[in-house]
Amino acid sequence: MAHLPFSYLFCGESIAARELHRTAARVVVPAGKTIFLEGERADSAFGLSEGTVRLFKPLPSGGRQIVALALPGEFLEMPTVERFRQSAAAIGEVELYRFPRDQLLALIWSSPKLMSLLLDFANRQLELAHDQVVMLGNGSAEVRILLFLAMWRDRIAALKPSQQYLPLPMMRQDIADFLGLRLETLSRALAKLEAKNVIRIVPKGVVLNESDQTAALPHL
Amino acid sequence: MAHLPFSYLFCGESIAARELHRTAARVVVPAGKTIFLEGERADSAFGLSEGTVRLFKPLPSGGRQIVALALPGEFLEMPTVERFRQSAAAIGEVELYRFPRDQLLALIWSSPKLMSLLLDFANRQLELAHDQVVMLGNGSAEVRILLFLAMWRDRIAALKPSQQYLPLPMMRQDIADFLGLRLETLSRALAKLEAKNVIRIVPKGVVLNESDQTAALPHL
DNA sequence: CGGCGTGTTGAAGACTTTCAACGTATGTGG
DNA sequence: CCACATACGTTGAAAGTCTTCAACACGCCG
Repeated sequence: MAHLPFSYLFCGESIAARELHRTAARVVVPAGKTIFLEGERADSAFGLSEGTVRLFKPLPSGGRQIVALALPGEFLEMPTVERFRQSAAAIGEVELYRFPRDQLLALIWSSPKLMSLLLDFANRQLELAHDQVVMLGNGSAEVRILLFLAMWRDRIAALKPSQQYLPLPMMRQDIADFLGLRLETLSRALAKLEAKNVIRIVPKGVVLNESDQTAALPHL
Repeated sequence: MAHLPFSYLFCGESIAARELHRTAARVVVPAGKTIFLEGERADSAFGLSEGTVRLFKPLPSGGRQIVALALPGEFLEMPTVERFRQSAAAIGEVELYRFPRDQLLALIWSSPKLMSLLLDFANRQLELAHDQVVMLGNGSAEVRILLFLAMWRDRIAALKPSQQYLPLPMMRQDIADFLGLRLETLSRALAKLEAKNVIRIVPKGVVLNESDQTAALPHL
């Protein structure tokens, strides 16, 4: 893995980034491993620099609901909370930076710039959460998938140039848990969308036929 | 209406509150009236001091999804955004305070205390949004309603002492739009819960039978 | 009293869920 | 190198839930 450390992804090239970076410890987490559990004391804050992380909560019905999929440049939880409000697990191998909470908070309080960045981050997360609410409120499995893919495509595009091919590093179960569907339902709906030529399913992702409905969907 | 203006609800008794209050203009909005529309330039920020406001986005299917129900002490939208990300409308008569955006932002930037309060607020909103995601991901109409009522009960309890009786100032359609259900489904599920003695439906709210499932639900 | 917005109930249809079986892929050991 | 085990993904059929369209009940106000 060769790329920018979290601090620079989050702050850009700046003094804040350098200061932030000094308090961080690099950690590599193998695929599938749990990073933290809901309810644990958040003595460390985690910033993601490479890979994808699922953030989830248990459902009353026994399953789990994925409340967010974290991408490089994002904190796995707001650094200001005392306890983690959801669990986090690596999807594929993941690289992250660990910050001692006290040091990070001190840094944030001492830097209006950093605090403002954090506020912006919270704002983006809130927007993502609301987009997910809209997606879940929608009923139809096919529409949910299309909304999810559009959302995912936009987020991925913001990271790399992107081509036709949209990578989906997570398993079907993760997508289902994100969409509030059973995995069989998801699988069937994906097959239907492929039959309609809206998407093409490839090994670890999909190819979107922008000409079709995908483009016609409200761009959130 | 006789109560605390928004600034004091948001900041508590403090210098920040007084400064904030000086830039505000009190506005009373009649029941049902739209306060702002998604996409409009957010030249003003709005703080709610009395009543309930629904915040919603249109659905691809033509309906609408309520992404939040605002209560006194809350901003209707993050003051830092340039454009409103959702529409807002009054449920019942509402009192709010209007802040010119530039003045408010200047104030926020000049006061770490205020910025920290705003970050806390964003955090609470994020938590509420995630709770809603969990609620929507759940499938069953009855469980959704119970989760909604538990959530609402906790939020109301934080404002007034609260009794057995839980007021529901919004219409059925609003609840349905919040829960991602049709209004007929909501109505039927409510009737079922009443038949099971879990709730009792009264004129403008419900009475919860804490002894039953309501208490048994994970407290989010 | 009549009208309209709101809330409830009914019956048929559509969709998702459930439980089960079957494919496919990957990695390890013989 | 092949065989097998295991994890992941797809497909089938029946059952359950929500949705749809319709009719009806209730309450408030002119």
